[in-house]
Amino acid sequence: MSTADRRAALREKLIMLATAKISESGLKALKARDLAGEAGCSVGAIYNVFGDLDELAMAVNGETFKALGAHVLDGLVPFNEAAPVDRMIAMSEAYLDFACQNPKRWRALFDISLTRNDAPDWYLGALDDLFAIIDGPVSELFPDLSAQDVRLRTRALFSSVHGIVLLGIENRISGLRSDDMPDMIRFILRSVAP
Amino acid sequence: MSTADRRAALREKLIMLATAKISESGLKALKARDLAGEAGCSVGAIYNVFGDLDELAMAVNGETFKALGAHVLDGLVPFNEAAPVDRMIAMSEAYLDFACQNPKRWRALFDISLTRNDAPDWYLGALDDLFAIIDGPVSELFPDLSAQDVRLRTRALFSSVHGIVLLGIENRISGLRSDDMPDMIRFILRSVAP
DNA sequence: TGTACATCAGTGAACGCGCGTTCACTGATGTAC
DNA sequence: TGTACATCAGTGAACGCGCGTTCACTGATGTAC
Repeated sequence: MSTADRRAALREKLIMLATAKISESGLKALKARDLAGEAGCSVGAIYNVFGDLDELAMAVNGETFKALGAHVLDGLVPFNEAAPVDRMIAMSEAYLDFACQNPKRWRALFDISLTRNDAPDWYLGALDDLFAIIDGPVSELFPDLSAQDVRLRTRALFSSVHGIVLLGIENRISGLRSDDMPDMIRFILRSVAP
Repeated sequence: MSTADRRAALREKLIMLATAKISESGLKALKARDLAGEAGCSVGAIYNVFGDLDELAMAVNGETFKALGAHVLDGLVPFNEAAPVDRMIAMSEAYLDFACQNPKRWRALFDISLTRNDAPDWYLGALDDLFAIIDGPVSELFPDLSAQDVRLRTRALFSSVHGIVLLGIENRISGLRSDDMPDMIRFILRSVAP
């Protein structure tokens, strides 16, 4: 195994372990010393592969975005021939499902870079990919709207579903059981269908 | 001025300064030493009034909740006789307006106690007060629904508006101008009106 | 194939900083007589 | 009103901990000849 291979292997290993740590305990629990201990390498080795811990956290989020996108697409497949609203519901429930299965990891997507200068490009790009999936059903629902109006509605709907999932998962609303969330999502999405 | 008065005055002063600091630089920027410097007291004096910094941050959030509730009610007043949807829009836009005017302070409401054991009671209570305002228009819109269903829809609508405001304010979505947000909110709320 | 040298992944103790919180002490305010 | 004492707000240096990051050094791997 060449040194370049070892380097790449360590990179993968670190991302994997960091993902596990974040999934288990959240973004703030990611510590250089712990990680080195778990990876069986020294602290310095981490900095040989990543410029700093944030870069590693970003890499984890990149993977999370990919996984999230795949999960949403998976949820959509059985409904490929269904009505636009039902496709949107399927995607939203897949989104909710991912967030419920990986609450800390999903949360890390939105916790990162709050202190950094705006959002990084790859982040916005990844979100755009998600939006691209939703754009389909929305423009089908509103065939007469301009592209810009479709954009707006796509983003409004995503934000709505995101808000429901966010406040629901974090228990920030009293008097809600977690199995109410699909109903809430359906209520919003069904209302939107003309 | 009695010692009790001085104590109460210091408490108010600290809350005021902490609010200013959080408004300016966010929750994480609240530091005991800075605060003491600004208040013209010692670090220890803070701990004479508050058990710890979190308690102070909670007090700030309490005030923020009050201010937010008042702002939403203010926005509602001119529409008291309007249709339910228009009242919901008025409230939502007041909510958006508050968040835009006080982004960091508003954000602190949702940043706090993520590490603590669930949400504190007064927090849920304050949120319930907000919901109580929205419950009115919603039950007027859906007179035939059970109280529980109204609860669900109220919370779904709040969460949706919250999600739109949250992602919008933090610039987390590409291709959106900030003055698109009212349109997005209107789109969702108008869709809901039967 | 063997030898000498260069490179660079890998090491981990140490640096440096930030920051919440404490605590022995001071002195102003309030109370008792 | 005046005096002696008690209380407790207020002090700020010091404690203690956590943690990201660095850097002089080591040794395994790769290269040149």
